[in-house]
Amino acid sequence: MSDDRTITIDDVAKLAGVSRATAGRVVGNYGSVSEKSRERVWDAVRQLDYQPNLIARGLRSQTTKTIAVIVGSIRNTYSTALVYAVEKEAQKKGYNVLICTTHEDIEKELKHLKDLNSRKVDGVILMSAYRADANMDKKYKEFYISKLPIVFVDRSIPGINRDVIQSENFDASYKATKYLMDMGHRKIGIIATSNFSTVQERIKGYKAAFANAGIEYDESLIASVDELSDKMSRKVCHEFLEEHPDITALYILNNSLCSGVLLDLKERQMKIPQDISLLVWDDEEYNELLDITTIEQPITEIGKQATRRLFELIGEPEETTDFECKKLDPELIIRKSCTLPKYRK
Amino acid sequence: MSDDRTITIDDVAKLAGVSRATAGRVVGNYGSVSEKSRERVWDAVRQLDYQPNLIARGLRSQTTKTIAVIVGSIRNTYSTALVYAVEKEAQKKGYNVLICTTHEDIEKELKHLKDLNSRKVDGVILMSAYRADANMDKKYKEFYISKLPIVFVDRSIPGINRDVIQSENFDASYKATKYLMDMGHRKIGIIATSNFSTVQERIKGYKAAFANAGIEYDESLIASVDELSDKMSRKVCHEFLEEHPDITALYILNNSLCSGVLLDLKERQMKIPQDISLLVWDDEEYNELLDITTIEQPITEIGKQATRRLFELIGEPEETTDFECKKLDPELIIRKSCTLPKYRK
DNA sequence: TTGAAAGCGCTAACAC
DNA sequence: GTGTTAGCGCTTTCAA
Repeated sequence: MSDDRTITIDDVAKLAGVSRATAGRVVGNYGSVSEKSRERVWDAVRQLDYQPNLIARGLRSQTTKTIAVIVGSIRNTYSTALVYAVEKEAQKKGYNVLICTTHEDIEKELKHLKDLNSRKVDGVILMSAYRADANMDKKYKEFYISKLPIVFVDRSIPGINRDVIQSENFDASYKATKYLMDMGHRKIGIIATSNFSTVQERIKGYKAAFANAGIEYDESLIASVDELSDKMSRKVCHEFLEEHPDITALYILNNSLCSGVLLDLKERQMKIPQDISLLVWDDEEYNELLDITTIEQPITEIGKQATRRLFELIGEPEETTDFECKKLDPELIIRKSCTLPKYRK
Repeated sequence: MSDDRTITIDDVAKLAGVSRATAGRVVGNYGSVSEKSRERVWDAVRQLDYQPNLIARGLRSQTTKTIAVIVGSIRNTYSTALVYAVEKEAQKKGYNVLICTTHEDIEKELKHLKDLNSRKVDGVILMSAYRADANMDKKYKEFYISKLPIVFVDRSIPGINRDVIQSENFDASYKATKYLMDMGHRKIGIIATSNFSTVQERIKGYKAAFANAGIEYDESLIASVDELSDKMSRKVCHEFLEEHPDITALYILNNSLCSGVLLDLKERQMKIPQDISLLVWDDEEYNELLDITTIEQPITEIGKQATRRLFELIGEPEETTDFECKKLDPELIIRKSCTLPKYRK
């Protein structure tokens, strides 16, 4: 149509016969303008099909109306449910959401954090890739406590005093283990992921259940899968069961390990629950179909509360000294994958 | 530490004892500077922990080193695999990826496109929510052919002459249908999603297979699920099978419909493939476990090629008049969910 | 309620 | 190789 130059607020102002400032006030919806000016400006906007340049606005106003959510992977129903909840909540406030993935690599996480800071996002929801056994570089640590508002979700970092919203992992794990023990299971094999804070808490709950029942547990009954792929979890499961054929129940600490485990069980022609009981963290679309007993985390609620908290932080000009650590209760959904151990029957 | 003011390139320049321009050249890695200056600037950067302001850089350079990928949902293995492939490719070029979801709502798609334009992303990978039966507002249409580089993926919009990378849906659907027909199936029920271009092509392939065999097909054997949820696909499947108890094979055009269908089949205690055959588009983690025969699309390759093409478009200053429409071949993965129809045995 | 002017932090153009 | 200057498009004083 007209010429190719990008249309700016000045063009709008000129056409509307007002100053740039007034046009800006109308489009940006701030300050006060007369009804008449407002109309004329909107008319001009429509006529020119003016699109405000958010980059320029961001530079000037020092706020981008964007938050970020950092998760390990986008190919995981749990993370994905979190992202979904965050987006939903953010949309209500008119914020955009930037999704970042770490592939559970803490270096990538820090890179993202740095980049997001440079991009001037207003805040971050962080499901950290930090592992309990990692040594946290001092410089990194400083980063987590910078001025950028952050709400931790699911996983926390010891020594970093910032808001955390997560599941009550210890209790839920205690109850789940007790549920299996009450059925008579003693050889309960754990298949875990890397050493995230959540995993630690769940293992503590497991151990506490044993301790409380006055039964010794076998430290070798804990297997770890470092790479979250079907192939890897299948392999780990395979070796684990080879080494410990006396295991009567499998307690899987992460849904993304489940299909690999099931594939190995299928190969061995082991039936669930006749040959082995199965209990899994996080509900999956297929868990209902396969009748798998599950610990379901309130991830939608976690995402919602985390986002709300983040907006509180963004709202406050000064950094607040006090922080919350909220724990929400998961729910044990009993289906049909757990029964008495074989030898008991 | 020092005072709270944000650190800019001017601070770095001052500390390094060079001009702002030189400092900028070092940090932004452009132009030429002496080794000596370079060192001094980097020293200053480290000392001050300077983080460049990407907003300012974007405003000035008119490029954000960011592309966006728009998909229907983030809770779908197919979309998610696409996003993954795009991210991987973008990372190589040092680009960031903004993930946007439309929930298959064309209005949301346009809103995103507008916003991304305002945000000055450098380009967009678009899995459009456009449905064949929608009437495309002229103004919308103009948007798709704007200056913003876009590469369509998976789904195309008729009349929009831009690059498209997608599966060869017609052929693959033809082959899959023929595979079932060769087994003796005549009552093949389709469970489809909304009327996306891909769905249309797949149905055409299905019809062609019938036509080619000189067999009439029954138009009522096509069911549509408008809302992609387990609950909904389960319900549609239920009513569909009630109405057509003579169906011997189910041909599901989208993986996210599958678990709902399986749930209904389970409720009816119908065994696969003894009671009914099943063939599904898109591979899922659980398809291998459940031995479901699948049409696997080369989504990773699609994402890769689309991203590369997008970078080509971004590279070229003028809008190219010619566009590509590339079609990649899906693969039929034969497992055990299809067999002879019951009456044949 | 409005307009003029300043300036957010950076890079590009141009001179030296 | 380096510095000076202008200005990306907007919002925000400040004064009228």
